[in-house]
Amino acid sequence: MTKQVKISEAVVRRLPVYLRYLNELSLSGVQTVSSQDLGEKLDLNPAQIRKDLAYFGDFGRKGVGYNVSYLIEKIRQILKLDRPLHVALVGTGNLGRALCNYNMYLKENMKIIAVFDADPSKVGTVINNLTVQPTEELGATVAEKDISIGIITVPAAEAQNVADRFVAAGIRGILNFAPTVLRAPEGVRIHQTDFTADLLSLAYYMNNDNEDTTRGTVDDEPMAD
Amino acid sequence: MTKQVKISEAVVRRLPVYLRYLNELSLSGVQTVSSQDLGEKLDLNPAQIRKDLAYFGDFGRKGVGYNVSYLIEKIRQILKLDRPLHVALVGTGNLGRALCNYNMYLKENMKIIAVFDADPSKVGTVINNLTVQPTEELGATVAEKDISIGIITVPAAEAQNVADRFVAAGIRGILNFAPTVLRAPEGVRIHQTDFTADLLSLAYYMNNDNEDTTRGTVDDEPMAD
DNA sequence: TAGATTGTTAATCGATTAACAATC
DNA sequence: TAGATTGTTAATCGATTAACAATC
Repeated sequence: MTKQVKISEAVVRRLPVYLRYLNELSLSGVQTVSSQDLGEKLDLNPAQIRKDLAYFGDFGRKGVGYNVSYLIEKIRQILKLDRPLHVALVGTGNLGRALCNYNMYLKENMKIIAVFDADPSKVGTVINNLTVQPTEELGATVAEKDISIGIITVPAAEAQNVADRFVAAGIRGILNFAPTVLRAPEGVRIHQTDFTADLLSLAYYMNNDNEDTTRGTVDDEPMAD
Repeated sequence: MTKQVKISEAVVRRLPVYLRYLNELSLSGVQTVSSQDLGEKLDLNPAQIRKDLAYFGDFGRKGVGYNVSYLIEKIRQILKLDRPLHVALVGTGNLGRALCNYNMYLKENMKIIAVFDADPSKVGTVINNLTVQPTEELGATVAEKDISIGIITVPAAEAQNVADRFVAAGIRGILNFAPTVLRAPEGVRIHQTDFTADLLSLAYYMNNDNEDTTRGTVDDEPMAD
């Protein structure tokens, strides 16, 4: 029954969304849920949900649905959230501090355990029980504390530099909040959280009487040079 | 030449990424750029870039490439960033304050001009020159100040409630940072910035010796009930 | 048994990429 | 003219959805 199919990024990206809602259901005491229910709540096609889950195993029961706590357990296994995952964060500006104070990860065994900043005036300050370290210590601390994921919340101009440091330190995954495209060698995964792009692209849909904007909407004069 | 083709969300989402890099090029004094150059820098297929841009007009010149400042102008027109866009933000926690202090939007005519919080102890405080207002005033202020985009940075449990208020106030687009799926009627666009999902999905790729995880990786015992 | 819902195949839809004539 | 690069068509690839037999 073990099919060798590559799991697409889109599928993996939906798993945490399922997990989050299942946790809610569990807290409300709901014991069973159908793909229909999930689909309605999460605005997804039920067939897609069944297909996503079926990549990893037969978690449901025909005619019944999915056992909520069993499915939670399985998704946490799939995402490898059933064991501790250490995270480091670089850049203690507003956003960096916001993330340090965010506690969602805790429940999922994911925890920011080291914080860095290049600014000497920030070094030594304390954020949510963590003392800010100088960026120079990044490599040593990552190795020492078995850190596998890095979060980048520095200005765009410094982001690639920090990413390179993370890569050199042997990190396996990077979540980048800086508004710039980062490059890393094979084997290091980069997730881009580009909310400026999310926000600016929203503008496109504003005051759009003709919902389908086409070539006609922009006047194409000959190119100025 | 006006083809009636619907522009996909993926295409629109890439436009701000192009715009950002073009602005960089412009600052460096670069006057012309090819889809090849753009593709290398942004990690995208050159053909895709040419196709994206061609949806909106003939912006390039064969054998030469794209004029940087002309393309900037055109993309800003397409995204409707050539005119002021007023934004309101609800939720002045760490993340909300981080966004208020973020100034990227300014350059693009997009500006947070009103901030709200349900917590009376936050009301009246000042963030980046904006006085925090009680959430009750949201409807009136949105109408009064011609606000078309709303940003939600409240806890998940309150997010839908805030979204409903925004919708009732006549807002056209919402950028949601709360880790929950929001619903809105047709005509109101919701962009989800789910960085907890981005982070948790990153875990999937950690310590993955077999890069393609399949049914085999998770032990499928019979379902417990 | 009758009703419900899964897992999975096949059909559809959409997005990306390759290739190349047009042309600067 | 020769070299470069666009705009666009056709080919490919991948993801979503519909449909349904299996079965609880």
